[in-house]
Amino acid sequence: MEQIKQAIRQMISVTDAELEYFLESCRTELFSRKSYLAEANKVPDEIFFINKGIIRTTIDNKSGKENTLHFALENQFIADYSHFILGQPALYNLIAIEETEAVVIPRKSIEWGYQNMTEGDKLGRTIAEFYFIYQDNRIKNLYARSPKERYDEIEQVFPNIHNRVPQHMIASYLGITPVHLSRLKKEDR
Amino acid sequence: MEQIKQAIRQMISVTDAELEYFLESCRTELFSRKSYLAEANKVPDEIFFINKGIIRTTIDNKSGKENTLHFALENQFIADYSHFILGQPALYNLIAIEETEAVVIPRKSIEWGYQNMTEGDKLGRTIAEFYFIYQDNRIKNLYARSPKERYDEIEQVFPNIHNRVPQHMIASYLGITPVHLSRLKKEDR
DNA sequence: CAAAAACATAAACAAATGTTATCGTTTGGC
DNA sequence: GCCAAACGATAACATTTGTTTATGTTTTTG
Repeated sequence: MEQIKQAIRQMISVTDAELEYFLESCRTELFSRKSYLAEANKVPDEIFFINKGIIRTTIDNKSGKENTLHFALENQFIADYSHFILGQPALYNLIAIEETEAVVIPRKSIEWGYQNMTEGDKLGRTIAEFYFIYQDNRIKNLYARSPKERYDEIEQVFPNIHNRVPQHMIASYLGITPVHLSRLKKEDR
Repeated sequence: MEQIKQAIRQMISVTDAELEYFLESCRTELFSRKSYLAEANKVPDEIFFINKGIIRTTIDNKSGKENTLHFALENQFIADYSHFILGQPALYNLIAIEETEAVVIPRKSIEWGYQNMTEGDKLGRTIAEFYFIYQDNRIKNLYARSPKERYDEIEQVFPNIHNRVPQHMIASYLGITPVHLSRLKKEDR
């Protein structure tokens, strides 16, 4: 639990006692490759913090295919956070790409934190702001950058992604087909 | 200032005194059509709350053209919030489409609220969460829906938008050219 | 009210991107 | 270590979307 403690301490001031109590109801879990941390159509009641490994967030489009919307790496929080907040069935699947070790934070811990930790709401605000900025940047890139440009910049957002994730998942994240990404790479040569 | 008071009270518990003090350093301002509430390349130090009117958020892409990333209607907060948080020069312009009356909230009011209002951080968290959900939905639509589908659903996000905003701005928001939107509409007939 | 600007549509053509199918290679699980 | 599945490249073709230009209409603004 050292990694998550450090991550929280980077965002807020928190006593050892608060942190201990907060993490008491959390558990560390190991997920094998291709296993699901969370599934669409189920109300998400947990947030995950990745100690080691890599996760992708997917949505099934109506033609039955799977779009990769997001990757989550070490030391990041991940969930279908929208539907966690709304308390509604999720739209997204969370799937382990590599074998992944994650801290599983149940909803009741989060709520306890908001109500009892001195800077609990500030922690929630900081995390929401962080992902707001991430998404904002994302949307900006989808509008103002070409797929090739997004491809060339992806390492800045997800370091070393090319060695950890199959290319067709990256293509999906970029919003293009694997065939098209292959073609764009070819043009570089 | 009644509208913004009501909006805040919907999100948190707040005393009259807190609210009065918070709004004391805010002002109401009138912006004429096409005028700028905020500009790219300047550090944003204000958040706006729209009493009446409609605003668009734009980014200038490198070929000099202007993309519309977002619309903001009555009773919504709007800013280049990412760069407001980061304290960095904005990427976005905020431009009035109609004549717009807005409450201008300076950074120091926000900071005062976080430090002195009982539920200040909760307010910040709630707003950040709200826009996180909005953006998440946005990203999902960009991936999983065609431009035509996004067009057909836009009224759900921005009620009555067709009567208030020129079609080419809607096309820009959808991520397509005005010519193409015109073509998609034609296919319906 | 009148001139100018902004706007929506249309057509023709160009460029970007998707689809399907094939093939050889790599990889992961047993 | 072997075998099936996953993967990436490629080609041919289809579809979507962008670009340019023109035109008629509507809207804004002085």
